[in-house]
This record gives sequence, C-alpha cells and structure tokens, in this order.
Amino acid sequence: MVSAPESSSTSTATLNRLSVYLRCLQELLRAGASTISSHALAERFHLSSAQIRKDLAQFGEFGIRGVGYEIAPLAERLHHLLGLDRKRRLVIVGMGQLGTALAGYIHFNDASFEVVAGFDNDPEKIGRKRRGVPVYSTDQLERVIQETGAEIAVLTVPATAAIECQEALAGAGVRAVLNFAPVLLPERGSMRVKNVDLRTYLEEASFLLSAPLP
Amino acid sequence: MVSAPESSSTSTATLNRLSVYLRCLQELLRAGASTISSHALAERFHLSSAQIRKDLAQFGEFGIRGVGYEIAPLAERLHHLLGLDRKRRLVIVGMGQLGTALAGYIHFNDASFEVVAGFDNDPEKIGRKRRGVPVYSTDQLERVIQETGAEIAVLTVPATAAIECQEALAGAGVRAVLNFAPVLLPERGSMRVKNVDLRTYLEEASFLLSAPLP
DNA sequence: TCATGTGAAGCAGTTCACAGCG
DNA sequence: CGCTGTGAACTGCTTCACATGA
Repeated sequence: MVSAPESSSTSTATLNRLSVYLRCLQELLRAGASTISSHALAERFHLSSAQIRKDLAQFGEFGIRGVGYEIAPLAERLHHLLGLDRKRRLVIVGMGQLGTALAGYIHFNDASFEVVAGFDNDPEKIGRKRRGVPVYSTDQLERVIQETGAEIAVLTVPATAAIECQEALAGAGVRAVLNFAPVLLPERGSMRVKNVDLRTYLEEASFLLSAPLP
Repeated sequence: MVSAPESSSTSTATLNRLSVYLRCLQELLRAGASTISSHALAERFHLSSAQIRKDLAQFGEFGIRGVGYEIAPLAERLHHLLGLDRKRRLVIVGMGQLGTALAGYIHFNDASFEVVAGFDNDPEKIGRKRRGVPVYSTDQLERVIQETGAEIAVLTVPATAAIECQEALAGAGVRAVLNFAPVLLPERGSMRVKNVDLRTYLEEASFLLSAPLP
C-alpha cells in the first residue's frame, strides 16, 4: 500500500473517463449501493475492466481484493481530484444563440460551475441580463474577468473573431478555454484549449455515412 | 502514381483534421491562392508537416514535388471524400434551449446539412416551428425520420432519456448520432456515436486548473 | 475464491529522416 | 534544389495475463 502518487501526468482520455465514472458512482450511491467491481463498471461503459483498474490505480490503491471498490470514498476522491469541491467561475464570450443556451445549460446542470459574465458586441445585449447572466461589452473583457476571478472561458463567437478573443482571454489570465468556434485554436503558454467543433463532428458523420457499412 | 486506394480505414483523428484542412483550403481559395505546401499548412495548425502529408497521401498522390499541393483540386477531393457534395438531412431530439440553439447554428453555418425536424415531449412546442424547424412529438420519431429520410440525429435530451432515444433512433434507421446528453452512449450495430459531453469538458478544465502549471 | 494491481505485450497514431521526383 | 511520399523508429494508450492479497 502506497500513499497516493497523485501527480506525474494523467492523460486527457483517462481524465474524461474519470469524469464519467464519477457520475456513475454518484448515481449508484443514490441508488444505495456501497461497493462495485471494475467488471461491473466496465459493463456499463463498454470498456475493459483492466482499463478501469488502471485508471483508478493511478491515485493509490482504492480497491479491496476479492470485493471491488467502495463507492463513497472513491466518489469523494474523484470529486476532489477533478477539483470539483471548489466552485469554478466561468465567462461566456459571444452571447448569441449558442452562448446563451450554454449559459443556461451550465447553470442548470452543474453545481461546480458558475457563469459570472457574458460578453458580446451587440449594443442591444450589453448592460442587460440574459438567462441571469450580466452581459458586458467585449471591451470590458479583461476588467470583468479580473474582477470576477473567472478561470474558464467558453468561446461562442464567429470563426473570424476567435483568435483575437483568445488573445484577450490569455491577457486576462484565463487558463482554460472551451472553443465552439469552427477554428482550431492552439494551446498558448499555460492556456489549455478544448476545441469543440460541431462542424467537424457533422462532417465526420457525413463521411461515415458515405463509407460502406462496417 | 497509383489511383486512389480510398478505402481501408481512416482514423477519426485523421478525419477531423481533413475537415479542418478543407475549411482552410476554401479560405485560401477565396484569398486567391493556388498552391500550398505541407509546411505552410502545418504552421497554421501547429501540426507537423509529415502529419499533413500522411493524412493527404492516403487518398492518392496529390502533391507536386518541389511545389506543394494545388488547392482547388485538393479541396474538391476532400469535399467529396467527406461526403459533403450530398446534402445530409438531420433531426434534433430535444428542442430545449440547447437543441433549439443548435438547430439555428447548424442551419446558419453549414450548407451541407439540413435540419428537417425537431422532437420534444412538451405539448407547448409540438406542432409549432422553432427556428424554422417543425417540432413533433417524440412518439412520431420513427415515422417522421422515415418520411424525411434523415440520416443524422443530434441528441439534446436529459441524461435519463438518452438511452431510450438512442434505441428509437436506431430503430428508425439513423446511423450517426451527436450526443450532447451527459451519458456515454455506446456504438450499437451500424450506428456511430459521437459523445459531446460538456460536463466532462468542464471537469477536465477544472482538473487542469487544480493541477500545477505545466 | 475472487477481484485488484501491474509488468509485459500489443496496437495506433505521430514523428523522423531520407529516397525520389518535379 | 525543394517538397512530397513513405518505411522505420518512437511514443503513448490499451489489453492481456498473472501474482498478490483480502
């Protein structure tokens, strides 16, 4: 038994699975279960049980041989590991259709994240609230982000504006961006970027439909 | 010179890059360029030039040694390859905030995709149009999909409803799903699934913010 | 006995480095 | 000469298989 190494590097793939495991564990907990084996978990996600054990073993020995994992402490561990016991503030840049919808969606779905501000260039929107979120001019980006202490940004602006927005966000100290604009934004310095390119996803679907059935 | 192999298997990663290359080529074409080298492309995307050459070489020899790639024919080739010269019909299941926003977004952004129907359980919405898209009861899913010939579905329903929706879609003959519900839907038979899990993305960001700076 | 934790093997995708050709 | 096309090396993730321990 070793006290959790915790560090080195956890891959994105592993991280995303942990997020999914956590939700599953929370559900099991609500349903009154107390332990679960890697095999049982694997079945739910159509993964291999070894995958799950490897994922979990990175952070210390959490399982009980012959039995499985205790759900409650494991869930708590993952919750902490993902940094979810601390509420994260985020801003939405581009309060159009999609930005506004995401503001509501995040607010409604996720207790660990708080949408503290939206930005837009449309004078009609500036100074009002949309879905409970105050909308500021994009000029105010740096000031508002520093005042609110936001750490994450969701980018829902047109492709042409995305790069300059990213620069402004980097300047304001934002360290994580979810980019919905259809451009591949690069990581820059300490800023992490997750590109969520709807267009690419649709085109992937289109390709698969054209291809012969597997 | 070999006539394009075209087949075997193209990985998702490659496919997604092709989608991005295509948009870049179209932009270059509008700007009046006629050829581009793998190095110049690589610079734009912060990729290696070898990566780009490998990606493109899968479909035949398209480059001119000592020069680079001719933009127009390459763009046309990729466009065809991704199946974009054929208009794809899609439906949105769950016409809430997010579903409605996506309907507008796709319609506005992408000439190759047509949103032909939305589905929801809310009687208030059924029978009306939202963002130009007629909304039907979820009961009608199979009938409407077969009548419209939709091939792609965007899932924006609550997590609890996602699995049964997937089954209904599979039954209706839909072969590609973009799932925005926060559950990991499995591929089933010939149905391809792309999970776009906002919650996981946010939690990934949260983890990275907690972790020491790289 | 049964399920975990883990080295070793396997596989996939990326990068390297250079031969080949315009 | 410059840039493509490509085998070979490399990197990192996944799966296997088994020793270990409750």
